[in-house]
Amino acid sequence: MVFQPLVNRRTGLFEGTMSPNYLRSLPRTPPENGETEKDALFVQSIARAMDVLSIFHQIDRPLSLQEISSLTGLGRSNVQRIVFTLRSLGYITRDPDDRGYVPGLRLLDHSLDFLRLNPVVVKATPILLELRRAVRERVDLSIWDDLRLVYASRLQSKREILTSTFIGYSVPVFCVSGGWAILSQLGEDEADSILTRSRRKAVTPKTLTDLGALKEKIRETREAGYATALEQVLPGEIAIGAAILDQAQRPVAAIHVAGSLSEWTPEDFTRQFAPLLVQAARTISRG
Amino acid sequence: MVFQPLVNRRTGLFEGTMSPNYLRSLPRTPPENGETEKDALFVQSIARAMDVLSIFHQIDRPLSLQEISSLTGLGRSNVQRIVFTLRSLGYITRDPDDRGYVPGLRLLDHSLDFLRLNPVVVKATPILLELRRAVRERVDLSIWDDLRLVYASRLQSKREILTSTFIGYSVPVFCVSGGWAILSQLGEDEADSILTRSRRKAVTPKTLTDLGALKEKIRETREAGYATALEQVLPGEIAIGAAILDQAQRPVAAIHVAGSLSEWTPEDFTRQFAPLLVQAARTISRG
DNA sequence: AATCGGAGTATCGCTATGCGATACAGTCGT
DNA sequence: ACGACTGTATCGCATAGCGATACTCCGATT
Repeated sequence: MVFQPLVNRRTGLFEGTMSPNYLRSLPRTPPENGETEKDALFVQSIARAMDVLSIFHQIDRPLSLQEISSLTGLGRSNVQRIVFTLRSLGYITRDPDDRGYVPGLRLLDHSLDFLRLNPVVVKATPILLELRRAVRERVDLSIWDDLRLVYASRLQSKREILTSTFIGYSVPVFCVSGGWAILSQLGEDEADSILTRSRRKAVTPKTLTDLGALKEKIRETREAGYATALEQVLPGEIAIGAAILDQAQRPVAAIHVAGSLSEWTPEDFTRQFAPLLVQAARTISRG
Repeated sequence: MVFQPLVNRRTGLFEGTMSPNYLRSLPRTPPENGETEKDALFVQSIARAMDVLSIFHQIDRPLSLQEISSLTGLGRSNVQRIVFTLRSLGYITRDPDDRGYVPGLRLLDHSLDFLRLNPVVVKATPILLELRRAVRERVDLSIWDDLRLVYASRLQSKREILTSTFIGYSVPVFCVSGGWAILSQLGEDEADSILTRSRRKAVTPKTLTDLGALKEKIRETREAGYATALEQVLPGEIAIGAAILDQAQRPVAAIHVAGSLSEWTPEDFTRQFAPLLVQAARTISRG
């Protein structure tokens, strides 16, 4: 079940309440065994509807009502009503080939709202376009979300693959250059927490997974002001990343420049682009 | 209130039901005055939650609970609970400067699902990348949604503006090249219906709004196999568009190539790029 | 400092609302 | 002709969500 405590990532403080009114009637288990009942408490129609939509995160094909039902654990009737409603609203549609339900176009309207209203994205986009013009390689903006980085803006180079054009795509913080740049701006405890909580699974043979090696990498990054990642998530790819900070000097996002090792040596790549990258990151961070 | 009848855009047939179970107890007003009570029927928690999220479509700043309440017409308490839930789930967050609520990062996860699972997007993206390589100008994919086209994939050229990098952004069908290409593939009645239902407001001084002129334009487009739009939505911009068809030969999307009139004459632009555009559109339509 | 309006949060009773069970209706494949 | 799938419809029950109300902060205005 998807439930996140309302922690303000900037301040690190807890926000909001744990006990909305509709929880009152429940058997109010003592606060000690905090985990389990929070989840149980939070079963309500909005969350259920969003669970239905979220089921597609794990799946890459159209789904039938039955499948949604078993995947979400919701009853068949219930799923039918929820899907009906979401369909009426345009958040779910039938697959064009009529093989089941898929997420609907209207979801894009909401992602646009996010992008339009996110100050980092708005601030960064023109600067990234300029950076792109200068480097002529792929340039990305990704937003930090605990253990992952979510791509919010992508400016492609000539030669690209499918997933590298999609926004919303997310990668683990621990194994990308932007992630290292962010970790290098955090306190040691916080960075450690993220590293240890991450499921450090190698994506390519070169992916760093060893805690010590990662900490060393982060130390280097902190000194250099940017991170260099070689084939960490994609074979043959070199990426450099720098962190975007908010007014409180906390990292909130990262920008990347990524290129191909068949065209660049790591040294040339960083020598050429790192200064521009760091400069762009500074500008976005509004000094 | 956002409620769309479940019409399959491909077949044009009505799908689904008008009367989910929870409507039964209502005073069942006679079907004559169809409009109003459909709305009234559809008040339920999912729709309410989505209304809250949708409020941001009209707004370009963080909102307070009160504002959301008055804009949605939902009660203050209700809005507080809905926002609380959506916040717990990550679909709404506080503005970084703490001036109100804004759409949350998690919305991007869903737009990714849409993109990943949409066969047109998946089919088109590699072909668009190739097209982009050949033309070195902006290339877009937009998906048809009744009166509008929604950008689903955008490959920028050197010189771009902010909105032209955002996916989810939508433009009216009646005044863009891709829209004309789509209209040219529809039956006369259907195209007329779209034109007349559109709020044909000029975006630039050059925007065509006259029904006759538009029909003529569509006729030209049908013959040429692609559409040319000069400064229709952006001063100084030339765009050519072609329709993507599904297996039933119905248009479902469009692709654009767009460039600057300061660099191209319309003749050169179309001569150079139209064949490539049309070829790409054919390939995507899986002929 | 006293008052105000506007932020967000909490409580509680009522009943409309959403759930599950069940049954129905098409459409495949064998 | 059958069973195993799709998706849809109906209805009783009680729980989940609503509105009204009251509360706590905070900063602006007087």
